[in-house]
Amino acid sequence: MDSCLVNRLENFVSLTTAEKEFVAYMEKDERRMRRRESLLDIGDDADHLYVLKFGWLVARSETVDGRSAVTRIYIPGEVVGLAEIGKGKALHSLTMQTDGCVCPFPRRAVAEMFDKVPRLGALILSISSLDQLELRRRIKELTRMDAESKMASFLLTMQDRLAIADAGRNRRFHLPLTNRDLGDYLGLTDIYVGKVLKRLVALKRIDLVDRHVTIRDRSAWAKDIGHENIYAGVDTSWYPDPA
Amino acid sequence: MDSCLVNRLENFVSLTTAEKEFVAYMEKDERRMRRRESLLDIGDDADHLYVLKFGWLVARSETVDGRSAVTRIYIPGEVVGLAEIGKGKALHSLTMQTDGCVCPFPRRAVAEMFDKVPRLGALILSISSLDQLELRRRIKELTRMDAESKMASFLLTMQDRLAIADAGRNRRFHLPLTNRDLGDYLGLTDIYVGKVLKRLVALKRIDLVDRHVTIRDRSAWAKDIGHENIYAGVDTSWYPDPA
DNA sequence: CGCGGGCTTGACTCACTTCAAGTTGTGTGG
DNA sequence: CCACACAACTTGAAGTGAGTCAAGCCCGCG
Repeated sequence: MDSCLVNRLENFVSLTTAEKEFVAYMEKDERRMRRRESLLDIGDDADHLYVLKFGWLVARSETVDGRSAVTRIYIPGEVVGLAEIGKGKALHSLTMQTDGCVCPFPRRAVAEMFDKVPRLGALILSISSLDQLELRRRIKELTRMDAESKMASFLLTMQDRLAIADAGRNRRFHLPLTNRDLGDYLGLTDIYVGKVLKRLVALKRIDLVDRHVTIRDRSAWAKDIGHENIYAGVDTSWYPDPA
Repeated sequence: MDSCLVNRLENFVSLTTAEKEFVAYMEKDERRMRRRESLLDIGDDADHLYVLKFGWLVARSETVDGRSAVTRIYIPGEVVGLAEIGKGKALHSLTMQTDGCVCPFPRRAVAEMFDKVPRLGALILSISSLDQLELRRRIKELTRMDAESKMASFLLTMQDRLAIADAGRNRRFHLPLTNRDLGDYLGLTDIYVGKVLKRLVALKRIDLVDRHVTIRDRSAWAKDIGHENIYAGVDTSWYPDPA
């Protein structure tokens, strides 16, 4: 059995058989998705969570005057829907950025989890906590950093996250996002995103060929902008005993 | 027994005696804090969560070049530390904005909670989810809204949140934040914050006397900027049965 | 083969920043 | 009770990072 949520969670702790079985049960359904297909629209009831198996998925929000912001980008292995679990209603749209596949499971399964395999509950809360840290980092960036640093932080963070699933196989990665998408994520216009990327290539910070990014001197760049990998080093010492 | 966390949680569901007792146990310790006193510095181990009983508390982050951003403002009744529960380490400083009082409890108590009173676990996860929604809203604002709208959204949101504890007693509220603090929250300079506030007074959107804010036509303003109260209407239908 | 989406480039504009000088309030020590 | 230092706010003038607008190019696709 090859579950990407099990893989994800085993980055934190190794699971017992009972826990693995529970996760497998959650992931039993699968839904194939096409590029641009919508998983959830603003205002929809959100009674499910999803594990993203393949493909990228993007959460968006809109202002009254029709401007659009990307609030979250999901990559394979990540848990989708923790932000809407409390209200049970979507305040953001969820749209596939590429073709892909999701495993939906009802919120009710999370409740069962708290009851029957409480350590998985603690794991889910930890994931929600990491999501918060990432959002707070972005708030810092949007509040006080310039366009070049924001782009740097975005690229370094994507590499951190891709490395979790990929075992850090490669320094080079594919970015299935247009300049406009990047702008909606970073708070810039598509035009300026183009100019920033061009500048970063000229400065030899990155190589960029056909939407494939290579970061040239990761550690130096990380130090320059004060980047930290928040996905490394989750502390599980306080978890309840496994079921 | 008068617990502000019980009050907070009973906004969502009414608790059983067992649940109330568990919460009371969590809140048994109390720590008085002075204005400017630090609860946690960046890099500290964060093995505790806190219920904020009185006073305001602010979470801050810093860029390498020494600029400061406010990532979260906490008001009485709120749960502090959910962002750091996963890593067990502070990436943000927590500083009292006013004199106040917190109730610390160990993360381990959350683990016990998952085990013994699973419905409280679901409640904590819901709170974490609302925190995420608020952070995402701020990302939308910082990404795509102008200074005046950001200030509007901030003031309306503070009123929403204060109303939870206060039972919406009064439309007028006290803001114990300097213009510089507001700027660190909204991504503006202290100088421009002053100008924006002055303009909002001139436009008769707010009254502002001695750091006391009155919002003049709440519903019209909320409509203009597309404001929604995310703290109303938490959906508890999926929770496990109470212990 | 034409059409539209995405990228580039350059000229112009503007919301917000920076800098500077002056005012007010306030806690503190003599 | 005063004086002095300091933090917070105000106002105005000048500067700038990023936005807007417009024109042209490339490429995949129907």
